[in-house]
Amino acid sequence: MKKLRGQIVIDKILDTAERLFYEQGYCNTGINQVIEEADIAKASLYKHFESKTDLLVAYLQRFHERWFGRLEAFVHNEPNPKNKLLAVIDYHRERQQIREFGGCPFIKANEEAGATDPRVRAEIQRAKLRVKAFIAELVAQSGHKRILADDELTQLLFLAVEGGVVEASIFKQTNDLEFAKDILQKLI
Amino acid sequence: MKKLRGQIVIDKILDTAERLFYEQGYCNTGINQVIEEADIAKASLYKHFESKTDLLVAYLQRFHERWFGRLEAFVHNEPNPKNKLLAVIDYHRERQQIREFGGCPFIKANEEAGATDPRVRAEIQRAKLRVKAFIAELVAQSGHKRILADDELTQLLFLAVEGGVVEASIFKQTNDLEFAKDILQKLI
DNA sequence: AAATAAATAGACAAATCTGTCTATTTATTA
DNA sequence: TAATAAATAGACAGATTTGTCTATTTATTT
Repeated sequence: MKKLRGQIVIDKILDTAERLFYEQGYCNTGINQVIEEADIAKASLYKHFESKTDLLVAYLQRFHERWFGRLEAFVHNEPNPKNKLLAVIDYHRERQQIREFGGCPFIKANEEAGATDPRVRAEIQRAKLRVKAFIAELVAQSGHKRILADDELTQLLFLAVEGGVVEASIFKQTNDLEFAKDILQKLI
Repeated sequence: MKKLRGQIVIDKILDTAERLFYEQGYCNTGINQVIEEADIAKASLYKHFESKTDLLVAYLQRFHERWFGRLEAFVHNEPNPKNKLLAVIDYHRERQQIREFGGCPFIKANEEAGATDPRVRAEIQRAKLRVKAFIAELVAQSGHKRILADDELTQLLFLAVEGGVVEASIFKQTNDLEFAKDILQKLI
């Protein structure tokens, strides 16, 4: 089945927006740069997206789905239930290395444009809640030592990853995430 | 001793920049809004600060000193060495409530302008390293249970606070920080 | 009181921003 | 092949951006 012409344009726009919004930031990226690097006309962009904020929301939604799908695949590639917990950290570390320590796209968008439109924050919250719920499932099936209760271990892993990704973006390294993994290993 | 006229102007500028950069973000705040709300002339601003980035750096530096001073005072107000660790979380929770869950000014600045000037990121790194070193001191003197080693406990508390503050900014609450406190209590 | 320094208001430049619109060309569909 | 739909280039509007400059007024200092 051939891809529709409209879908190709939309994909080019979202691909470019994703790259630029992440690497430069939403505020520091102009619509003109998006259309130029996406190699499409300005009218085409505004045909598919009503405003720049709409483009941000669409990018966050698409990224959310794709990113979470990769997380699930990465984690469930590891059969051992305790290692699945460690894999959550590994995934974040790997992604940060690939994306050159740009930090979390959702946190980035929240700090930059979280107040501009309720849909932006809603999308960010949805992504965070989904990760936490996913971790909770993994914890429940991990058979950990119970030094901490299930919900406590869930919370701790979640916060450690969030913090670790932030430090990756500040210090341009993943030492904090690796350290978090060592600690987690002691607690499960 | 009377305050110099120049210092009054500088203070008004920094007070206003601090408020606006934090509440609206650096990118979303124009120089014109700063001078208007600070009630000073534009030429005065550019006499004291060479550029908008310079103003950002100056604001971060001043905030860093003040904020860290308050943290130390808050923590050492608590005599019990284990409670000092919990006080680190309490301080962050309290500050987030006061500042209406705006998140961490340094993380905010990093996501928004970390790449614009090396001095910006340097100031942010300096602030984070100082907090971590402070926590390390507290851990060393806490007499904790040693479920984790000193450096591990330090790292965990640091990351939990970083993560907790980020969640405060995303979900506009401090449940995550309170939860982190409960968990920490079990580990010390 | 005279001389010096600093703050003021506001015009201005030059660039950039988002978003609209027109006229033309390129695909797709019937 | 004819009719329909979509993408294109690019001009344009109107607002906003950072930063400069001038002329004037207000403090401070000698």
